[in-house]
Amino acid sequence: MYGTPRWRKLNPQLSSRHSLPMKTTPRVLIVEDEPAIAELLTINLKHNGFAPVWAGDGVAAQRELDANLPDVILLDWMLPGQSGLSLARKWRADPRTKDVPVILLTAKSDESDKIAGLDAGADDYITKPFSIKEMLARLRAVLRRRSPEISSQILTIGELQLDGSTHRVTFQDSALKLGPTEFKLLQHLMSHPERVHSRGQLLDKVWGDHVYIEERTVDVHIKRLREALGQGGLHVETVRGTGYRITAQASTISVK
Amino acid sequence: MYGTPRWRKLNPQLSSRHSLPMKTTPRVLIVEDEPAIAELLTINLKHNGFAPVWAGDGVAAQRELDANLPDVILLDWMLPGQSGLSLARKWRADPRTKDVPVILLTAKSDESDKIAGLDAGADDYITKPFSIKEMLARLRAVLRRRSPEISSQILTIGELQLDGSTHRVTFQDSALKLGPTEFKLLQHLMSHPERVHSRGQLLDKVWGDHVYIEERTVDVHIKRLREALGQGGLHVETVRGTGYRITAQASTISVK
DNA sequence: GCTGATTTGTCACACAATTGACATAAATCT
DNA sequence: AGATTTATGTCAATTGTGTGACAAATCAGC
Repeated sequence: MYGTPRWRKLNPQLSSRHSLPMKTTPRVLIVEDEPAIAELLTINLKHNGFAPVWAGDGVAAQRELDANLPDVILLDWMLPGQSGLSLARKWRADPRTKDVPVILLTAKSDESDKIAGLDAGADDYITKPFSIKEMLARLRAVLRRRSPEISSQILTIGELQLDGSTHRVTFQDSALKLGPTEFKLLQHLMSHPERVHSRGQLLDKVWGDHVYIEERTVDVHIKRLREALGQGGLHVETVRGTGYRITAQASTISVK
Repeated sequence: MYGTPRWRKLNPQLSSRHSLPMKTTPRVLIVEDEPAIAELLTINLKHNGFAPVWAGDGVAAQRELDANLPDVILLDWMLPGQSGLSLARKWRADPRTKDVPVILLTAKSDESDKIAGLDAGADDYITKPFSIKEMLARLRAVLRRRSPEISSQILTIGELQLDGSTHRVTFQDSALKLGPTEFKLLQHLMSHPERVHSRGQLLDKVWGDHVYIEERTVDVHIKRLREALGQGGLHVETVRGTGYRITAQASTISVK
């Protein structure tokens, strides 16, 4: 008895086929004195799910860096005042900024310059003129490299065992098959055993901070998780009015 | 609907990536008390694809060795405190360091010293003053001599077997033919069995750090790998939403 | 160098798995 | 019982992967 469209498009920015588990839109600091190039970059970055900030020179860039750290820096080699190279070296030396990846933009394509650039601590190197596509690809490659290794933690609750590195779940030594969401859900529950998680908390931690999803959906996935766990599903308890919890002492309620 | 050119020129700077099968940039421990010489070495090594670490004396060198083993040691004959010769002898005696090649740096060119040096376990011998070119050549020679040993490990997963030294892959004792990329891919997967590798990680490890390539390309090579492995391809599993893994227990799904 | 064979990275499409919403049933509390 | 809260089955949209084709790039012989 309903003809209304039931489907809503999720945040289109995150629907790109590049499957990075991007929690936030990555901030990109553009250090570039040419306004034309800076604008070109800004527009294209915005349009592709990044949050660009522009600094026209080394001083402005430093001010921005002091204020808050970006996820990656696009740095022009030739700048008025301080050269990009020396800026890169400086940032690489500062413990606060040393982990921020730097991509150098330059007109030169000499091998020696490339070496000097990478030597100064740049993570990658783009020669002008460059295609937007290439720029985006390199940006994503650099970010991808920073992303944390797949967790190797092995979690155990009773006879339930979850291995993050192999992405496997076993109950009483037999392997179980569960979907991506159920896996993450279980992983989260198991890393905080006995603790009750509200649906809202689970949505934030398992689905991600800025997603809008019905809280009832959590119920559905809890059901799917219990289903997939078989007998082990008894470890997943409902706390009425509050949320869910995983517990070492499996509930004694029998399975039908 | 597509009139756009689908082919993009690869970065010519990276076109040399097929020439050397260098897994990582070799780490070089420089043990040298003269800062000038140490810096000279450091800079030239860096610019030639090595990762130099400097230790000013025997104590620092030992500390570095304890922390992590380099691929080769450049050792000065004359050092404050302990002589280079005795250090070389000590390391050659220690089972942990005995396989790390040592190149002695010395001002003397006497035959007797050379004999003493090689006797102490040094793998090669450079007399100062030396040309950078010679130093690099000897370094590479020493590494090359060692490299077959390193890659000669035979990896086995179920009935799949990969021999790095002969560059051969067999399944159920019959030889298989696979291309260079598929070989490296398989080698990497097999050296971390059961572990899930994201496409990004595979790109970094198999293709190299500074290449930018579509993540979907990994899928294609996985397909080609499976194809080449025939029945053995069942060991290569997809972990939806995460990546790929090689597993001892071949999936029981039958082949069409 | 030139040439033909091989390898490689992309793309477009097909297909299967997953997902989130919703309706309804069941359970639990007061 | 009545009111809330949770469980479950179903469905369409969406996403992730597999695959064949293709052109560029590389390699191997000459």
